Amino acid sequence: MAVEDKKRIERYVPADIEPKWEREWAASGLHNTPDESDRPNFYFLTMFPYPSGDIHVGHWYAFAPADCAARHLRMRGYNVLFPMGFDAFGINAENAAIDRKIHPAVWTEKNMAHMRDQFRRMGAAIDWRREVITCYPEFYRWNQWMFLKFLEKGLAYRAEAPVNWCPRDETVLANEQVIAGRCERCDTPVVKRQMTQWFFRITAYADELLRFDEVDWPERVRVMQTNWIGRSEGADIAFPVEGESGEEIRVFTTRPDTIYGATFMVLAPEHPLVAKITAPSRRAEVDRYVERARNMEEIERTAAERVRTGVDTGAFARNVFTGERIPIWIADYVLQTYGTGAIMAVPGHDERDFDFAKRHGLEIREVISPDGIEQGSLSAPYLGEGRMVRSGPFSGTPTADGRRAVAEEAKRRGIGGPSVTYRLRDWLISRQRYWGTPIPVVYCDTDGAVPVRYEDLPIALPRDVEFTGRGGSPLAHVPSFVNTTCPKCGGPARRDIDTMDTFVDSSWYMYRYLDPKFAAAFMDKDLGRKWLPVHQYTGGIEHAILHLLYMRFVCKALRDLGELWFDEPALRLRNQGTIIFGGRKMSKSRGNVQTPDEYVAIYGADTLRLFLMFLGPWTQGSDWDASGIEGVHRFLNRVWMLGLTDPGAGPRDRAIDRALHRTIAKVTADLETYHFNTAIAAMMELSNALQHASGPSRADAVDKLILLLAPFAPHIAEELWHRRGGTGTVHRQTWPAYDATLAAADEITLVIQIDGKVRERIPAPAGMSIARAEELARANPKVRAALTGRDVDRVVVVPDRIVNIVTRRRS
RNA sequence: GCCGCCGUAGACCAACCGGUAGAGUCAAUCGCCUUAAGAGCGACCAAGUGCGGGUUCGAAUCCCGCCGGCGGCACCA
Repeated sequence: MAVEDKKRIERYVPADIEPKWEREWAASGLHNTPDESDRPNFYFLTMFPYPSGDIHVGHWYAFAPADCAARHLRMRGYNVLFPMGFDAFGINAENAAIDRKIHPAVWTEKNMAHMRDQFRRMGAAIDWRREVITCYPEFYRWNQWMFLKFLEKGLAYRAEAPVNWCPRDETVLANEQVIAGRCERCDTPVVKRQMTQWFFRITAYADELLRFDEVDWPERVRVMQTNWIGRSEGADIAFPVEGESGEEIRVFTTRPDTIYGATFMVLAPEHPLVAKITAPSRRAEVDRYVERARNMEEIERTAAERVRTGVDTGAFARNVFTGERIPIWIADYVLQTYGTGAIMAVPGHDERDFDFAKRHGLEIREVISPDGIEQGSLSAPYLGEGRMVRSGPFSGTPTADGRRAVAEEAKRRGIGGPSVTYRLRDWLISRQRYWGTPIPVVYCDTDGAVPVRYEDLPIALPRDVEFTGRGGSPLAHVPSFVNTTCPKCGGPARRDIDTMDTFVDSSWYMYRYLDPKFAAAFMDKDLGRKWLPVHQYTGGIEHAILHLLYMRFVCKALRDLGELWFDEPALRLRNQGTIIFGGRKMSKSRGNVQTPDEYVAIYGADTLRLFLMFLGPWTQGSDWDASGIEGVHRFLNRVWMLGLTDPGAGPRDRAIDRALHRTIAKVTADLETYHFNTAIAAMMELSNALQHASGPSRADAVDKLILLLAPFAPHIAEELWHRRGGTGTVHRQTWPAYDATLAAADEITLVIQIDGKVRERIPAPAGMSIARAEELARANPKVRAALTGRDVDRVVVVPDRIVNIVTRRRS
């Protein structure tokens, strides 16, 4: 390439071409996806953002590769739906209102406007006509509709329960929103409160949620959801309480085979029977203990290494199997929220019970032995399998059989039977906050809790509310909202002043994208039949058990309501890793965001897109370190030069043809598996090779390289496409086909090893037979020299790769 | 404590089913070219794959045990 040529070529100035094409694409509606076309439909969904105000580098990391994958599918011949919206309800908007006196709606709108611009600047191929905004009544009315439907089906209910309360956010939280005893949002230790709240009955789907046979989801997510649901098999057994009351204590145990070793019982301090059964002499101490447990933060109460405290209620129960009377204690190591809130304590075969019994002088009895022979006394609980001992008629029974037999016996006696318990709790959806969906229920003195009529939806969130940050649900202070009439009796009634968890919004938003304006239902079913279920979903791993579990539940619930016809909302899931900066996940609330704007200004959006995809495997995440950004920018510069330079004349270049077709194969395969980093490396390799090539092979390769690059760096690809005489848009072109014959090597390097050590490398034609390869190896002078004085034991040949000659010393 | 993933040049990362440890990038070093300034081009340096065993003709890759990092679950009966 002559120097003069280079001089004449215009420089690559992203700022001059990127906004130009973004305007052009918007004007021509390039990204608007028709619902019907001659191509197969493909629904590519990526998790929508919370409108915090800025699309930061962490967002780019999530969205740019997803956009790339969606663009690739378009070029592969699919009619791809790639929508975007905003998860626009939530506590941050409200906190902004409290801190800065801006109305949440205004704050949210402003943020969305800015973020939409940033999405455009990224070059994302979003069909904005379908934008979903969850804080608009035309969206959230369908939350209310679903709530009412769930209510009819028994999938929504109101109950008093110990709930997680975040003192800082002043609201209750779902179990899924409590991470290690702390509020998922603000990290404040959570406390338990007894409150009457609304729940969605996700537990009704516990078993179905454990099945993943219809979906291609990462193992990691499946394991996390499975752990979270926490299914355990065992038995329910009732223990009658001694005395007149006729009460009984139901327990759940996974070890019914140990029942003869149940020497005492433990109730959770919150257990409803505690007040009833406590002996008068023990009352004061029990009340004190209950009170203390109630005020304890969850984090403290569930800390793994703590002294197991508890108090005796003075009451006794009868172990029906042994006929003995056993004391009933209360202790906070038993959780009201798991199983029945009560346990039969088997200190001989449970670590916690053992520890508790030692501490409080309770009897420890051996009823399981590894070999069926009693040890006499236990210095530690025996947790393993073996045979039942000192267990009446069951003595000698192997533990596995014993579990079944005891459960069956309990059933025969009418005091229980086999049962299954889950760790999963029902989804608490009430929130004592303003910026969310009003719960469509009113309370009437005559009729109690009454659902709002469907025709009265939406129950709109009132605009004028005072944000003090104190004193419970802000809606309580809006008389015009609270005071209403009862749909049943027409009398005065009060509206529910809580709003719904914002995870309700995101549990079904993917259906709304199809037509966010559709007024007759939450979704236009005709469109649903064209697009659903979602073919590909991408998003952060942090939603593995929150959003992704709720979304599956709502899908199944809507299916059972006759509204959907599939079992899983998203068939294929891929999670990007997390971008770490300053040792933590990048997020606005943590105050460690890196803004993409300065990089976009200097290098352009294409460079930043490419750089983020080049950092490493997408699913793995990465530390943010911008020092390598020059490298990908140089690459784009090189492509620019290649695109605008005369390739010169010459013969076809077999090596270049081969390099091209290998690159096509590699990039195509890598895009399918989301290995963006290696796809980019392959394109870099090709562009490096093209520097030294000329003629028609180079011209072809440059053409194809621009197509390969188009999903990654849409602006520069479009500019080069046009400068090279292309018409229409590069993004509607067909993805280059890969020719295996052209990609195949015709010459290989045959490596010759002797006893596993490389001794020689010889160039050879590809496709040699095993015999020929061995012959070639043995004929090599170096090899012959090395073999003198040794006998050949065997020869291992890997075609086109290696010949390993294994020898032994001649004896 | 239990379960899972990951440890490869100074840094980020490749290496299909076990078959030449290096594709790509940054940084370092040395050049070339151009310069008002971006920039461009080339060369070169660099690890034997966290540690210790094992299987194998052959191990970064498979197995076992440690060490380190990350994530999930965790008083769940």
